[in-house]
Amino acid sequence: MATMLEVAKLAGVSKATVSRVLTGNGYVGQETKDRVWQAIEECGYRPNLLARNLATKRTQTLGLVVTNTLYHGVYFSELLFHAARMTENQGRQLILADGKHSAEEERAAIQYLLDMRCDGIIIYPRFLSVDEIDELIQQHEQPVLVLNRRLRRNLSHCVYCDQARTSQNAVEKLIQQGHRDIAFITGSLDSPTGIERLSGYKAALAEHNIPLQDALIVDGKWTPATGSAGVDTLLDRGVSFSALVASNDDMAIGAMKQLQSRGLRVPEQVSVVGFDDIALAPYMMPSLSSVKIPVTEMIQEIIHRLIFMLDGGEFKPQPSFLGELIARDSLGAGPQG
Amino acid sequence: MATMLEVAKLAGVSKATVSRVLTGNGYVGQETKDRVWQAIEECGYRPNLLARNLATKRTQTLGLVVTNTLYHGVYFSELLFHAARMTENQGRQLILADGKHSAEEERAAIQYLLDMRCDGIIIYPRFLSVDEIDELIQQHEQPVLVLNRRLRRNLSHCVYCDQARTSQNAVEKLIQQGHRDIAFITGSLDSPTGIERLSGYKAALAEHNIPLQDALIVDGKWTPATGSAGVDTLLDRGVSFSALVASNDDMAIGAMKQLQSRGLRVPEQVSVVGFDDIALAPYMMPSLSSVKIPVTEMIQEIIHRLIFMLDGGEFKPQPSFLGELIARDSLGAGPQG
DNA sequence: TTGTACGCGTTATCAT
DNA sequence: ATGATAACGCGTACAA
Repeated sequence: MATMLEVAKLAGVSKATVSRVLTGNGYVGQETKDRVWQAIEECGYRPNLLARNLATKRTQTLGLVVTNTLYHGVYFSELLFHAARMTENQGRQLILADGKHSAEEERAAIQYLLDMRCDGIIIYPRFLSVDEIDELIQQHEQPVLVLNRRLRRNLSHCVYCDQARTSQNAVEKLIQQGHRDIAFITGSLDSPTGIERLSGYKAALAEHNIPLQDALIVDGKWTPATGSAGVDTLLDRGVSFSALVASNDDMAIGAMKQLQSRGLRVPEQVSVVGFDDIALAPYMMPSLSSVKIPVTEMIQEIIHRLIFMLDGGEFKPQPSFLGELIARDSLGAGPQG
Repeated sequence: MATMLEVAKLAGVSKATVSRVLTGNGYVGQETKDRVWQAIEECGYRPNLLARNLATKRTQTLGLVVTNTLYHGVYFSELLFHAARMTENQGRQLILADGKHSAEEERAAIQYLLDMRCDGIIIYPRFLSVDEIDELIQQHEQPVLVLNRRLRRNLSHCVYCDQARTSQNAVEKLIQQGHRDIAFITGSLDSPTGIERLSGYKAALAEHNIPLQDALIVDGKWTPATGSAGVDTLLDRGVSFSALVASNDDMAIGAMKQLQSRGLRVPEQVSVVGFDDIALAPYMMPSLSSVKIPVTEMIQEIIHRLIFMLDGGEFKPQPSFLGELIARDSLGAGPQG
């Protein structure tokens, strides 16, 4: 490939002048400028970004680490779509690294982006603990921001949704509709999100003096299959419920199908609510409701903050985000039709 | 950040020795090796990949360009998921660049990856013509492979699905079920995929001596809204049909909903078939069938080929892939129930 | 087995 | 306004 030196020779100037023409830094006569551009065209010169970035110590890239398990489905698409769009609006490039499915691989992905000298990094952690992340942030000079976790020491470096409060609000809405027997399928309880959504459910019941029935709670692991298994468990226990909250949409969908195949009508006999917003996609049947987490706003906020930090700003901690229950046909009924 | 020089000083050796320890190239005594590792730990040294890649002229990265319009939905997730997995299995990193929504931006994305000195590039073109891509491939020394296009001059550089034949096969399956009045909603006809799926439909009819009715064909633009509008157009024209093929799943879903809201039962009165495989996702109702395009196999093939080229191999052109109609409940019926 | 010195392709700081 | 030249951090012949 043609380098700057060849362009310089062709135009009869020095490397320095070519560089000046390219970057716009420093004065250069109009006539030589023309000659340089012509030489560039002539030999199809393209700048080597590796060399440029090495020299300037900036790469104009933002790194994003997301776990493998999130790659499937609409949530990830939305996240990536907005992240890429916003990054490029700022004249930078987004680089995605796969966090795969273990803490070690998550660390490796982050390390790779750091070694690549990304100007800043956003992580959507799944296996790393808050403490480890907090430490990581302080070890590296590049700003490392965190999505979906409430950090302890670096509050200005995280953007998250109050999952507990969001869950509580959603369940309260069901209670206001008249539901009292509300079943709950948890997410993986090794994830903060899973834990918080469960605790929100409990808080809502407590707030309204509805006794907590352990028999109404079953464990799930985020997948449609576990949602459907959860319904089996509930029905086999012989408990009755007029509403079912699943900790994400995948499980809500699995649950709904299983309810139907066991002869229960959704939403007439059981209202089903999920989280995230697959259930709100245009191609879903309107028999499910879902709690929409504001991904777009969150990714927007985090990138704004990151850019601001890169430009040398200091950020004060911001309040957390809140999800909102989007009711579809499924919530009109109330219990027992 | 600590550089190699600092590590060298700390260990009392030269840069070269540190480099040898790190890369594993060249002999180095066990004792000094230990000292070097210790020094590395001590100052938290991390290699600068920009410098390393500049020196070695290899980046161990593969670039992927995909249009913005594909970012939504399951198809893209699958593509990206497998691409990332396979790339990293080969010890390299996948870098994603947004092709956005114009030819110019698609070019820019490719150019960025080239300037970054990715070892190889995969493009999933949307706006670039086959001729331009063919030219591009020959201009650059990095291998540039192409997904979903049949190139003219560089057949070994493309992996694609025979959309026309795939579409034809699917329609023939409907004909074999007894359907004769089969409506068709096209995709955007500025895209090869859209054109080929339509021509496959026509070919199937011709093959079975079923006269082509222009009134059974309506234009769509890939979105659910255009699928639903297509159904309106068809019904307003007063034509009758027992099956409806939409050129992708999004339109099939829009169409199905519109059929239902205008009082037609799916699939009892009208069988609906889409393309890609959203309709096959676990959360979809089983009232839609879909033609599954083998994305996984295709991305696998293209990455294998790319790696092979990077290792200096020459590839002979391979046959194209074929999609397959996955029948669900919706195909059992045949016309008129 | 280890060190010296040069090259990778830019940018940036000096002079001129 | 332009040209030398020294970084940037690393790999690697070549020499010792």
